[in-house]
Parts: sequence; structure tokens; C-alpha cells
Amino acid sequence: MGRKPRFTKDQFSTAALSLVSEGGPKAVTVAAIAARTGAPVGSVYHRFPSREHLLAEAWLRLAGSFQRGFIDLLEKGDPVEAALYTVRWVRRHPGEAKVLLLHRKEELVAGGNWPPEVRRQAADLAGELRSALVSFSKRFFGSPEKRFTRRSVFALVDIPLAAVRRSLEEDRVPSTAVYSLVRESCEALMRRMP
Amino acid sequence: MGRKPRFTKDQFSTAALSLVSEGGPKAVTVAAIAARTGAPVGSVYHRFPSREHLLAEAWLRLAGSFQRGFIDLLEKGDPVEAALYTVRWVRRHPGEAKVLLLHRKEELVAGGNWPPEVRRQAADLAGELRSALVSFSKRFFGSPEKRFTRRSVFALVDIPLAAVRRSLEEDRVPSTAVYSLVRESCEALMRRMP
DNA sequence: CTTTTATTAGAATATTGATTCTAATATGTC
DNA sequence: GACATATTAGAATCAATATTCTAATAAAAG
Repeated sequence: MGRKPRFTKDQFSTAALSLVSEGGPKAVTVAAIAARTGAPVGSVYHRFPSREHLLAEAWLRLAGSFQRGFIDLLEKGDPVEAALYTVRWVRRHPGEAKVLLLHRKEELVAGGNWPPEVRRQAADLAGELRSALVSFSKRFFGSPEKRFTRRSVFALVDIPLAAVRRSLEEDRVPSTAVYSLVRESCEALMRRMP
Repeated sequence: MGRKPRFTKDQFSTAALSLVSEGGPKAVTVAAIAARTGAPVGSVYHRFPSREHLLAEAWLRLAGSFQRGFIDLLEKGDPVEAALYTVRWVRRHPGEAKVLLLHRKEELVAGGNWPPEVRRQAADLAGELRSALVSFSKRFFGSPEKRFTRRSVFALVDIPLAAVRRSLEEDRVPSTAVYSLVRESCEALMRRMP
């Protein structure tokens, strides 16, 4: 019973993400989110207890979907493929990529005041990524030493991000040229038994 | 003539930078800057026409001093040394590094509304870096092709930044282990005649 | 058809932060 | 010492935003 909803949570969080993408964290006001979807501000608060919940949830959904693809590929065991996944994903989703790679989540939600429940989810997400990398590294290098994990993180995560960040900042889709730069550095760093 | 000043521009911009470093762009309110230096807000406005001028000026000063060292080293012609400079600098100035590497300048100054005069200075700074890299690349690879410049930028700028970013986000000084990661990737990418 | 209630609608409120203003204070100059 | 003025002091204003509140709507249930 009750009136039929005209707006969904998804519409609001999608609008929020595109606002971040276009104008950075400062542009994501509740009024702007409402305006973009054509809803009154009251309706936003009907779906989310606060702006922070909205943003946190939107960020989590996005980060999760990006990360799942990466972990899947990581489990196949080929480091170069995993590294290139990031570049492919960014080229396919440039708008979302800006949200994820150009802004720290601490700045989306004022002063990192994430709702505790969401904070736990974020920690879980980070934990999953971490342990996927640790176990990949063990398998790949045949050793659980920390320096190998560090190396894997650098080669498979940090380098690909570095390769696309500049383009995203200038609002361009990364060129295909970055594939070979990422491949070369990744191959150089990831030889078994270094 | 007139009363003797108790506060300097430098005190204010230094306070501003440390506030950014500790709490991100949102933490740099004019009141916070004043409080940190012990000055009344009026005195801040006596030195700077606006918060944006203050932040822009502070950012420029910092970016300039970092960049000058890098360009000097670049002109000596050794790519690995130039790449390692960034790591050394960050290890020596972790607080300042957070300001420079963890936040886009567009977010320090609301919506990138930089005062026009300062915007020109920022463009000059970026131009200097760019042309230093272009001419390094020409000398090093013996060719002015764009793909070589891209490669140099990636190896000498983007990779070192990637190597330190994670530590800075977690508020740690990058370990010495990153030196070898940066060196290895840089050497792999920068062989003459690739 | 009436009742119930989830939802829309958007106005009212409260808070935070930048900027401006008025007054008080020193300091160098005459 | 009196004057002129740069500076300190901090209160008063103004604007932007998140959040709350009150009323109007529309759909479902009986």
C-alpha cells in the first residue's frame, strides 16, 4: 500500500556518482542530486538517512563491482592480464573511473565520517582485495614473504592506476598506448624468483 | 609607520598546508588557519584577498619547490636518479607530500576557481615541467617522437608517484623498499632505442 | 467509497563557513 | 606628545547546505 514510488535509491546514487565525476566532491550537494533526478530533496531523505549514507553506499557499489572483476582475473594467475584489467575497465567506464581513482573516499564523505556499518563493508572490501593479492603472490613467487606481496601490489595495482590517472585528470580516455607501458613494467617486476 | 605585524603571509600559508595535510581540503577553513596561528580571522584577510588566494599561493610555492629539484636533476640526464628524487623528497617531506600528491589542486580551491593571475603561474609551472621532460626525452632517446615523451613521463613521474601514494594515504613514510621497485621499473622502461 | 500510508513536494530551519565591518592598538613621524 | 595608519581583534553579516517539517497525493486494502 501507499503511493507508488517515482524514484529509486539507484537513481539517486547514480546521479551522485555522475556529479562527483563531473565536479568533484564539492559538487555533490543533496539539492544537486535531487535536481539531477528531478526529485524533491525530501524524497532523497526518504531513501537515505543522510547524504553520507547515500555517498558511502554509491561508492561501495562501484568499488565492489570494479574490484570483483579484478579479483576474478587475479585468481586465474596471470599477472599481466590482471594489470591490464584496470586499464580496460577505465577505458570502458571513464566516468565511474574518475570517481574511484581521482578522489579519496575520505573526501566524498566529510572527514571520513562513514556510517559505522558502511565502514565495516569498506574494510571487508579492502580485506578481500588484500588477501586475494597475498594469495596470488604466494602462488606466483612460491613464497609468502612480504616483499613479494609488496611487489605484486605495486605491479598489479599501483602501476596500472598510475598509467591511467593522468588521462582521467585531463578528462580524456587513456590511449591504447598505456597497455604496452603497463605490460612492460609489469613483466619487468614480475619474474619468478627475482 | 603603522603597527608592527605579528603574523606573516608565510605563517598563514604554512598553517594552511599543514591543515590540508592532516585533514584534507575540507579542514582548511579560514577560522582553522587563524586558530592554528593564534591570529584573528581579520588578520588573515589583511594579508590575502580571499581564502582561495591564500591556498593557491601556498600550493604554488610548494609545488614550485618540489619541481625545481626534479628539473635540476632531470637536466643531468640520468633517468633513474630523477625518478628516485621524488621518493627521496617524499621521504624527507611527508607532510608536504600529502598536500601535493593526495589532493588535486582543483579541490583545494573550490571548483578550480583559481584567481586568474595564479592560474597563469600554475600553467607556467606545468609548462616548465613539461618542456623539461620533452627535452630530456629528445636527448635521451635521440628522437622527438611523442611516444618517447609519454614513456619518459610515465617512468620518471607517474611511476615514482605511484610508488609513494599508498604509504602517504596510510600516513606512513614510504619504506626504502620502494627505491628498488622504482629503479627496476624505470630501468625496464628507459633503455635507449626501445 | 473510505481509509490507510508510502511517497512526493517543497518550504522552513539550523549550521557552518567565508567575508565584511567597527573598534581598539601600536608604532613610526612630526 | 599628537597624528597618521598599518595592524590586530573579533563581532556581525551573508550565503550555501544539510536536515527537518508540514501538507498534499496517489495507490492499495477492505
